[in-house]
Amino acid sequence: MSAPSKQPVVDPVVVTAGTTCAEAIAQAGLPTSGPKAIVVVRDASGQLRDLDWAPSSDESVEPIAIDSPDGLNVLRHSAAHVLAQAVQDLFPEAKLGIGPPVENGFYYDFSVSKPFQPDDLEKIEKRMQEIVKSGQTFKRRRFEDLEAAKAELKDEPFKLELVDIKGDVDADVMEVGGGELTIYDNFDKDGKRCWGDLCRGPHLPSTRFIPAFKIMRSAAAYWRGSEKNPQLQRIYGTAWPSRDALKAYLQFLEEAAKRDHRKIGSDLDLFSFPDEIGSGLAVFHPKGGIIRRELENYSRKRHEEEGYQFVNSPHITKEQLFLTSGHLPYYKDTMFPPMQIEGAEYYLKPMNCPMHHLIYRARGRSYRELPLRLFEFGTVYRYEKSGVVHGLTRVRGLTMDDSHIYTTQEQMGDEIKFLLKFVLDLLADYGLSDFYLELSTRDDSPKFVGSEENWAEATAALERAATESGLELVPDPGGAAFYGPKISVQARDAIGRSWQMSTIQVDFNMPERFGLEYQAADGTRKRPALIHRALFGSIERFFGVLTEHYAGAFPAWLSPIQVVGIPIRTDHAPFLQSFVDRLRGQGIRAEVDESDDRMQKKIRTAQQQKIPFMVLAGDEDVSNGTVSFRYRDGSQRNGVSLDEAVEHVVEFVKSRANSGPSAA
RNA sequence: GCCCGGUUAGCUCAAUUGGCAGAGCACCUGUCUUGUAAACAGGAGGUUAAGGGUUCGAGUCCCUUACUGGGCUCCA
Repeated sequence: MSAPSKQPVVDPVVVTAGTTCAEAIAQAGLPTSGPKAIVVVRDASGQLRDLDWAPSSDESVEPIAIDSPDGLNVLRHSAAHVLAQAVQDLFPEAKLGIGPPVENGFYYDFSVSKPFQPDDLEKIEKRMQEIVKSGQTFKRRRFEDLEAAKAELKDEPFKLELVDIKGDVDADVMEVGGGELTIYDNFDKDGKRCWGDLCRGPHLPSTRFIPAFKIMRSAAAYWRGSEKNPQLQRIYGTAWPSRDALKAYLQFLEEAAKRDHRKIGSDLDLFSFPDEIGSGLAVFHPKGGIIRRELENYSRKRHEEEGYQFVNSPHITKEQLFLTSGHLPYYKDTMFPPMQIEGAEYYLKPMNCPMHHLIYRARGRSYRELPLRLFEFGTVYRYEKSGVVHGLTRVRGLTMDDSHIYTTQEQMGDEIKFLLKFVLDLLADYGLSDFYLELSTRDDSPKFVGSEENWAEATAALERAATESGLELVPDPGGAAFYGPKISVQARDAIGRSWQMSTIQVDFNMPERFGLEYQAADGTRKRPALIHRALFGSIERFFGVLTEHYAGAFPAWLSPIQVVGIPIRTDHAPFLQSFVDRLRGQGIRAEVDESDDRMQKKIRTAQQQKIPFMVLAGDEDVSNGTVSFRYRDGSQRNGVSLDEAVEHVVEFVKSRANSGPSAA
């Protein structure tokens, strides 16, 4: 995401009783137009107010600029109103849903008989431009009472519903008359009212304050987010404080599209989703296979070093196992339907954990073995709804780097701390280093199992580990799974998008269900604590994220082809071949481009394949016993002796550096 | 699962109101032997996603299915 501008520090402004904020802002010499314009204020109670608000007593307010987070929301909210006005101008039968600001833009939902077509959107955008240009003012108006509101909104069924909900939920709002039911009217230059919408506000002073916007797309959305409700047509738009900001945002989207792992995956021949296999089921081609193997191998090595033990489990199992684990009742909808074998029902596994618990339970366990860390690259299958599968990030067959850690209650805190550090270090080794954490905890909902004390203890342990990491921690109350709290690690990629990566999850349910025990030092039998932990989440997803992070230019150690030899003339090929053979002898993935293409074309091809090292040799290099490097960034290092060149490549790959190589 | 698009050569995309399926890249063959992002010429490549319907005639219009894109819903 383009970084939101920081809330600018602006000194408060005092608004004299009976005058408007706009007057005070102008008097204070603050910008009233341009990309820093003050568009609303925050009053003493923290509420945002329109600029034409005139307090009844002197009040100190905080001016809010259009490029601040609050200001952007106001801008986008007002843009949504303009969108709705434009739609109702062009499609008078359209009924209004809701139209809030969202990240980077806004949307508005409409009920229309025919969904919007692409050229409808063009017309709507054009009409919006006219409205913006005409400089309509937004004016707040309070409804006298619920009945007045209903009378005025009689042709807007969805708005009526909103008014009713508001009345029901917060009945005294209307009764006290201090009420919140307001409408924003739009007036044109001649003071004629041209449109209005039930709305809490605040809004920009006028449509003139919308410097740059664009309609992005339309889509269906359920009224009030429930699939039981009718579907409305949603139009998405984006709006920015300046044309440049809009341009930068559109460029960001273009950059994101260029990095789309689905496109890169087919351009670089990494993986595909053959229709014949089925939706959401990927095959990895040889080059993708190399990357995947390198990803896995490094992870495997690090896990071994950290005391994990590797296990394997089958892909299908009898029904009973998932009844024991409790998955079947909860997740049957997202499991593939069972197959009948010898009178029993077998399911494809959607999770690895039950298998690991059986391994734990295979014999008596001693406290001396704990923490016991089981690890598996376990492939699972989930019947994701057809509308949600997406590239490698949401698939129906995925391989989790799944680990289950059994500890004593006393060890859990330290284990979590150790785990979080391990997870962050390992992600950093793959080149992701910009993280924040999310702590998902329980709320009052009855769905959560396990004792209050257990939850409190586990939550405290997670929170302590998170705090000690020094990373930003975002609370997610109520977001925990029913069986325990979790930390998730969110990583920001090269262009600032965040992806959920690893999760560390405490589970109070499974040890109970599987009757897991260990024998403590005092001879008593105790229940171990269980921590689920996935680091990549799924290999497929992680592969996709890394592909986008690197835009296909994988670090040399992951690159499917690390070195391509490019002869200047055909007869230089044998010289390069012997060089490449030396590299291969040291485990480097190297080849010579012996195609009929000219040297320049070979460079272009290698460049498009994002090969880290191009090694050229012509008459000069051959007679000097040297080669010349061209790196992926276009930089060169010429006339390098063969020994040095071999060492250079080998050392660079071994270093697992995630940037470069480069002569710079 | 729901709504709206889309599916034409390996890839990216053309094809007038229904009237002979085409281009670039990639691939193959030949010529050329060149110092850092595209040599030249030729060739091959198609049941227009699949199935059905309307029509003298369908890539084009209609129906069904599959896949796919954007959203909604969902995501242990």
